[in-house]
Amino acid sequence: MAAKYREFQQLNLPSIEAEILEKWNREQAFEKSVSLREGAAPFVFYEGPPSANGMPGIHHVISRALKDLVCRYKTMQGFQVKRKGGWDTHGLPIELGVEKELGITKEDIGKKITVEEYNQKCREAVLRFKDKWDNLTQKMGYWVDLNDPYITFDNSYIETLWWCLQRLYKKGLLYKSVSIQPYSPAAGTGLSSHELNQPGTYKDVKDTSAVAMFKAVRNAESAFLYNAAEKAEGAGAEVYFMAWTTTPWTLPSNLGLTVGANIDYVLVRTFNPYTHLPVNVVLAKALLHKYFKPEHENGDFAAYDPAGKALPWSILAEFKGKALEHLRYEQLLPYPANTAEKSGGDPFRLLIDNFVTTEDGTGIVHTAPAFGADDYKVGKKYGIGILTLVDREGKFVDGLGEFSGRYVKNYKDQPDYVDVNVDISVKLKKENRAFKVEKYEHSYPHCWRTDKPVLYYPLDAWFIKTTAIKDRMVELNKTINWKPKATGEGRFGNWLENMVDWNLSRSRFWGTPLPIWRTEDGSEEKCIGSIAELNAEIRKANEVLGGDINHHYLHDGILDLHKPYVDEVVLVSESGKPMRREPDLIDVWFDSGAMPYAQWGLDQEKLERGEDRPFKAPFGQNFPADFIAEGVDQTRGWFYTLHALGALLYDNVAYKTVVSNGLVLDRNGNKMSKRLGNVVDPFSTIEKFGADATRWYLITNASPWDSLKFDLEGIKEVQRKFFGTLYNTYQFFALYANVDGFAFREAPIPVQERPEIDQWILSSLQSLVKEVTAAFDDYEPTTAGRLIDEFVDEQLSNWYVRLCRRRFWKGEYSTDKISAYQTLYTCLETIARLAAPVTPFFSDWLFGNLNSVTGKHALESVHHVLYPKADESLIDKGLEERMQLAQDASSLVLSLRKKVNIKVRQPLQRILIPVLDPAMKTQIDKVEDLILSEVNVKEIQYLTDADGFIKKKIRPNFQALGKRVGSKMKAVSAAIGNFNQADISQLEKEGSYSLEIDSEPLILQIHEVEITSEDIPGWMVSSKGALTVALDVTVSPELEQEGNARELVNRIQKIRKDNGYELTDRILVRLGQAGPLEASFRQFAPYIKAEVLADELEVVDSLQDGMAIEVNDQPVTVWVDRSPQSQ
RNA sequence: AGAUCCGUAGCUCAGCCUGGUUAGAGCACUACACUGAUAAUGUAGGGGUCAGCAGUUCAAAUCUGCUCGGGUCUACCA
Repeated sequence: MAAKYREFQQLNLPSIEAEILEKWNREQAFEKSVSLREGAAPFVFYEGPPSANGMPGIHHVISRALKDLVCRYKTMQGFQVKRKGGWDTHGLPIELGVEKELGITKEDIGKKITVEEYNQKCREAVLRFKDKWDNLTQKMGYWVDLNDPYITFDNSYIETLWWCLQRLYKKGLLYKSVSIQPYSPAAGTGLSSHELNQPGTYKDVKDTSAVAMFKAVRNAESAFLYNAAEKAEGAGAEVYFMAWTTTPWTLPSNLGLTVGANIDYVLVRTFNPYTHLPVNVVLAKALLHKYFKPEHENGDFAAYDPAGKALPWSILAEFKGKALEHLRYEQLLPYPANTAEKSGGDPFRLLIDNFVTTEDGTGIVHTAPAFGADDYKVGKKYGIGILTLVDREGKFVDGLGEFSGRYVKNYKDQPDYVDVNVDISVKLKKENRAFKVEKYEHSYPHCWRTDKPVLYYPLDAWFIKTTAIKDRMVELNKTINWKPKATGEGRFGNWLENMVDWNLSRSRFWGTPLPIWRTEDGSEEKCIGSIAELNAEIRKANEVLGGDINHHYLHDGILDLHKPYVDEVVLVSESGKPMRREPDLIDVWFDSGAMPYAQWGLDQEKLERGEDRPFKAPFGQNFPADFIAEGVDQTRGWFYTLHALGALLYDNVAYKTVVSNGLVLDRNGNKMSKRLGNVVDPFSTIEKFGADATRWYLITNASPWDSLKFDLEGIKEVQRKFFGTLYNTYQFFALYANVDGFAFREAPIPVQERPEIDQWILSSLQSLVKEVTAAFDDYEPTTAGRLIDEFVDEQLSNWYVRLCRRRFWKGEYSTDKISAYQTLYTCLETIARLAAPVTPFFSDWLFGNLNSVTGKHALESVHHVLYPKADESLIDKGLEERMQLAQDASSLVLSLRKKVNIKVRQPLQRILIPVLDPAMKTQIDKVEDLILSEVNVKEIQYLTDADGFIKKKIRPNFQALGKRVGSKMKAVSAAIGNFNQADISQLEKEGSYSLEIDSEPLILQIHEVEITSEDIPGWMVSSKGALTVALDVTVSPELEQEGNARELVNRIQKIRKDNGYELTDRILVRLGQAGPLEASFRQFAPYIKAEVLADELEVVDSLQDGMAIEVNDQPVTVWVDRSPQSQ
């Protein structure tokens, strides 16, 4: 007996998935999908490594679904797609997790716990949830190689990172410099931005703020200020720049004043409120109100009363910030420690930068390069040098007179602490150098461990000189295909434009150590690029410095490149001095950015030959990536570091296409967080609804890059609508194909010999294949999914299957029936393949169910076969168009029936369709039978112009006409609106029509208007677009009788079903007490018998044991039993 | 604070790039129909100042600017 298509009680996605998963594992389906394509063109994919020290969330499902579907699609397109998995294992979250677990802080490391033990803990914690991740990977159907992942803490991985760093070092792109970082003097350590973002670090505090006055140096550049000041009679001679600060302790370190180029500034004549001396001050015009009262403008300067509140002022000049650039001023608080020479630059000048605002202060920013990132940046730009007059404990250095040795904030909890900021302010007041001193409340960051205020402090750090190749990176970025485009041009593009050098240094314990050894004075250094090199250097050091040094490493090979071991290694410089390792670790983002190289590790032979790319195979075929995908939050993370390293190391892009997916929010649009308790557990979601439904929902609901409001209701809908429909269609097919034993053994019937409707669905299917392929090729899976969704629902299930149902269950196993089976089979199998990238389980299941019976494909998994290719020869747009007409016409008729309340079972005589052009009639003609049977009407009559029934409507074709007439459009439109029926026919007959618009002639062409039929006088019509349909709603006695017969058939079918008869059972029917219905039943007896499979239909006068039913509100008694032949 | 994305029906989204006059789907809701796919399906209906304002244009959901609201990233700064 032939194999049967599997039939099911109901759709159960999770159980299908379990079954398919088991099959994949058994058959090594993933491995096979790669090995089958051996020798084929590679499609290179990079897996962004997740960190397995936290639980995976639903947002991981979307990015992985995205990655998976692209890889599966490309595999089906014939490419070989290797997918090496990876784990990100270093970094602060892991350290923090370990500290929390052990109940320790950073200070305890090296005291309560050794670095060795600490790092061992980190190593253990790193893959804590690896099982969960692997489990999710499996369950969601993400095909990635988990057997041989790259792990960033592996020696071979770190070794490759070292090699990369050394390459940068050799190119002169690695340098040590200071950078301004958050620093906690109380804790004696720098803080990362992550630490600064701990809750509660920003606190509202009241600080002493001061507006200091910097005296302008009089010279040629500043002449315009002094001249303006002197013009005003009786004004003081001196000009001051006003600058505000909330940290007066930074004033001794001041080296510049920064203004905004386009900000309006004014020179104001007034008095110093403390010394009452006449002064001229410069500040932003927009901030005048903060210091001066409008009513005192142009007040009486001569009558100024120092004791009174009234401070007269007047504007002497107004100018843009640009005019102030390069002006010089006298140092505010000169001391031996802060002379211009000690600054190392050319300080005390006015600078321009765009960070200046007029929100607060004076619009002139006091700039102390050591204590602010902006200050440092602008200071560097202008070369004003740098002064760090506060030491690491937070106190002033020597050489600052009365302030030396004082803490700038109360870091030591001194009970008698006197605020040095107040003292500085008082000094300024006395020296006529302060305009306003007051307490100011603002939000300021505090160290999350000591609760003391942070200060921004220059710390040594190693940098990669990314700015050196900024232009090249921008250029390379333009060749990358970004999805969405805006992220690449906007967010990423801007980021590149504003790039700063990459600060690599991290003062941590668990991470990749910087492979640089230096002599104590920093005059000699070495950057190590491999383990072999390190060993050689160790041996050398042992020889030069003596055998005791590095005694742990006398053997070959270092067991662990992490701290503390590498820190114990002492190397020797060229001149024979000992060198120690720079204590920093590197930014974990370097780890992941270097994964294209480090995932393979170094090839020792290539290394020895000094090759440019000494990485193990298959690096050669795996760089750059064709495709990567991660969340948008990686734009400045992984996307950036990959790009930077690709450009820095090999002047190449690291990836050709990048898809950045948006966030997953909860159903109300809030970010998911543990705190809010609105996180969606991916495991239970998949378990309950299935991975495919989840994937389909995630992909089709919104473009991957839009943020997605995750709602379980949406998954349910997808389950019901898409999967339910597709499953039903399959189930329908299987049911009848099994009855008829269809196994696609017959030769395919040439498509042009199949019925019109088969040709149509196949044409639509090929169009679908074309569009879906285009969408996937363009990395638009949402479009692809929606197209498939629509086809399955609207075309296949709702039209093709519905209209063709009878073909499957009626009659013999004829050519027509075989055609129907072949057509539906092709549709189902093609859909399985089209959707396979998104719905890997269901597609494989569907494909398997079909293929196991027909054996049409030698390969048993849908993921091993090729993606469908559109057969253009089967696409018939005319056919698709007329089927659309049929659907529209049917819909219109049903809508008319609805309006007059005549049910579809009641046959009607005719519909009228006005046709304005012969082509339309030809089109409808071909689908006439479909329309008639669908709406249960006997005939279609076409009304043409000649009949004179049609009333036409004319409308301008704005698109065509607008281009030509432009601004006359309104007048033309009005003129057309006034057309009568005669005008319209004239235009139709002659193809053009002369108008007069604004007393100018205008020839209207026929293609510049749209003519539709509006009405058929005396009929009820309905229309959609150019199609208008009228329905004859007269129910003649004949039609009524037929309607009764149909109604009876419906009742008997119900009885059959209620009685539980088999589809093929034949029955006997008796009808009694039929009254007025009797005539109907007698007349249509043959029809009724055929429909309900009755061997006998008797209409009797009286029936005793029948069932009382109603047919069109008329009572009748009916008796049904199985025919003896069926029993 | 800056950059960027988003704002269309009660909800989820198309349409916007390339302007064209009645703004579409699905879900939900209401009514009806179908009943040999049946815990399925269909049809119809109500439901919109296309966030707001201004501009460009004969014509704006669509292009431009601004404002408001939401998300994200980067900052946190005198």
